[in-house]
Amino acid sequence: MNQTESCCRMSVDTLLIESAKDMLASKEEGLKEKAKIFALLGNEVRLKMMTVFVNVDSVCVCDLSDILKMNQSPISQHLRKLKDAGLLESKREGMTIFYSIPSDQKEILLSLIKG
Amino acid sequence: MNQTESCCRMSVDTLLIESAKDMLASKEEGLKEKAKIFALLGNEVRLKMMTVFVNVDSVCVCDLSDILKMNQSPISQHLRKLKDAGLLESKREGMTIFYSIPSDQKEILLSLIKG
DNA sequence: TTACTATATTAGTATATACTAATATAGTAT
DNA sequence: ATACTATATTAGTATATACTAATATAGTAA
Repeated sequence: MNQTESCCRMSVDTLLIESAKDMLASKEEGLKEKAKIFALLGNEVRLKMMTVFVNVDSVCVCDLSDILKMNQSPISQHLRKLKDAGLLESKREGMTIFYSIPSDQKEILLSLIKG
Repeated sequence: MNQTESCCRMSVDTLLIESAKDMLASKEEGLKEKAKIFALLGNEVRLKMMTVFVNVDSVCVCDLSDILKMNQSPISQHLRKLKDAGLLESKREGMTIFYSIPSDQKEILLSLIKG
């Protein structure tokens, strides 16, 4: 069966269905982007990371590793994903690399994480 | 290597690290719960579903199937997950089963999805 | 009863995810 | 140069996820 199947209610709610389709279509891009962010925050380790960044501003990799009680490798891998998505940025100071939330993302993340 | 590894900054920021650990520990339960919700909304199909429910109140399975242009089986499977998490509830009317957002979840979901 | 409809569930599979372990990179210090 | 430190990346693996296809359930209607 494919998506052309429809129940008896089809004829009744055609308008509702069409408007829902239109709404989703108009939000397609935004929803894709949001889903990506949600998926990133849907991992407990990453959510903890971002919770730390929301509260502490700038943290280096090894401190995160300590705070989260995890090896450095998975920490770096998670940071990479968050950075690739634009939810984090990094700044080198000598050998140490500090991650933080870019200013343009702070409001969004605060509302998602604090709220 | 295990989590006892630490960088040269350890001694400098012990307080910051400890307070971050404490904060995470105090939020442990809430973060776990939030991560679950984010993970659910992190799937594009489910995010679309919840976006529909936020806007349309009550929708049946086959209408959703139509709106999302997907077979009924994966739709039911996603609905099951959302219902298991308490993000949706269902009500039977004859053969048709309507899903909707429980009133105690509306505010949270609206803030996550609309915002 | 039988046939039909809407939804749910299950089994199987393909892909994605998150880790471990090992190695690479790049800065610092001698 | 060599040795060391902080971080990044890669390969491999185990588990989770999201689908398809098939079947089960439960209400409706004849």
